[in-house]
Amino acid sequence: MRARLRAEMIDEIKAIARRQLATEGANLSLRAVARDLGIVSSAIYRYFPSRDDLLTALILDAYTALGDAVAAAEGAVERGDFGGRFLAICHAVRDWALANPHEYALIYGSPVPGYAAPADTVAVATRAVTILGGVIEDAARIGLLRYDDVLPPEVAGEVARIGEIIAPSVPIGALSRTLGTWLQLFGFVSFEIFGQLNNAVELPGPLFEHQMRAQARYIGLPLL
Amino acid sequence: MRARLRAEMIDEIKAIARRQLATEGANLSLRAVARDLGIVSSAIYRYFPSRDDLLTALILDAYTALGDAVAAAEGAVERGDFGGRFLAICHAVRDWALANPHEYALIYGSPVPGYAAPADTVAVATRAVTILGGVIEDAARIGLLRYDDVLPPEVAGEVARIGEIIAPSVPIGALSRTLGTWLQLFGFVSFEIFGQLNNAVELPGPLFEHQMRAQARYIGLPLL
DNA sequence: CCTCTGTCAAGAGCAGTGCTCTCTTATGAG
DNA sequence: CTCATAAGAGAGCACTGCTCTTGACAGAGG
Repeated sequence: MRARLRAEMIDEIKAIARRQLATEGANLSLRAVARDLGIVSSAIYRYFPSRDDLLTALILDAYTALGDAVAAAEGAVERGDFGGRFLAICHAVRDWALANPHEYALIYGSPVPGYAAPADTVAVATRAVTILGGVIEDAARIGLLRYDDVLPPEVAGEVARIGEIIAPSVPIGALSRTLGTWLQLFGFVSFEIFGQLNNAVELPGPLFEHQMRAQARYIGLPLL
Repeated sequence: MRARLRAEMIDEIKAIARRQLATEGANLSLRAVARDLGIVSSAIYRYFPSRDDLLTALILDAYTALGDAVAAAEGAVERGDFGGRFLAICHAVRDWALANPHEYALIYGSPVPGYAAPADTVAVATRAVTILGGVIEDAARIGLLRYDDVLPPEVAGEVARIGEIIAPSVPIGALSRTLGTWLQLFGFVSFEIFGQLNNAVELPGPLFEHQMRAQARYIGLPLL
């Protein structure tokens, strides 16, 4: 009963906070949120015990939104089209980031100063990369992604441990290449969102497309 | 005379602000800086007309410090060792970032909300990548880096324009690979600094070394 | 039907912030 | 030695996160 009203109130606060995020960034103001909501500032603390808790909620929402976007994009591609599934993931990440730059900054930018991410975030944070893991896992199972890159033992162990979680049957050579690709993907998106590409790149879109296609080839995912 | 005292004061303010940066991040407090300096808060405005100007100064300092670190590391490697020069650059970036995580966050993390980087920053910001450009330029001049990667026309133009600035004689195929490497480098460092690798990677150092060596091979820079 | 309890909003208040303004001091150039 | 100028001090404005107390209201138990 009243729990439903409470949930609606929480959603409303988060929606306004998200809007605030666009103009104020991570240091949004509880009082301004309260003002927009027609509520006195202290009332917000009935729903979020502190500003950090509001931020945590926004961060969790952002991770799940990104995960949903990636999952939807990848799920819409025919299972056998591994390159297509890979590209769908890449574009989903970039498109979501471009559409929600401040939420992207919240989760992939500088950590909020006093803020420490609670442990609940790690599960939801790894969803996107797990989906990529599924793609290379499927590709490896039908015999693709056979690389004999030689890794130093300590690196091999490190990569193997990651592989056990997201793609157990992928050889570590291909896994290491996939990791590099993941890093390049987020390097590109972060540079683009954070303005590091200004005055240097005019059309990031086609450049991104090309870089990711090159990475698909490098990993060994066939492009139709 | 008077100007020297003023310069010393500015340096002192920046030094204390940098220290503050470590604990408070980008939303450091002018009043706290003033307190640490034994000065009343309004006196700071004699030296920096606003908090953003202080941040700009810190950002410029950070870019030049990173540029210096990269230049020193790259300059210490024998000219003919292209792979070594490349790896020196990569490690210089990562080492500097690990040693100065908050300054790294200032320049490569989320942009400060109300803050807009003045045009002076772009020149100093491109120093590091320009040094990498010099390495592949030298390598290309002796006949390395011959790739026939085919790029879509609009991407080719984009990459060529970047190449004209940092490495005019490098074919765009290799240039595009270098760009991807640069993105991966900063993707790695950002993930490591911003905690995205926590609970996933135990020894980032060796993993970084391996990834960058793989990229050197991918670009075509010979490793001794 | 009444009372009692738990939830919510409101308001005041504390300590802190960036920034502006005015006043006072002292220092170095002429 | 004079005096314009630079620099610090202090008060004040509007804002922030957060706490505490007070008052209103709804629903459950007797």
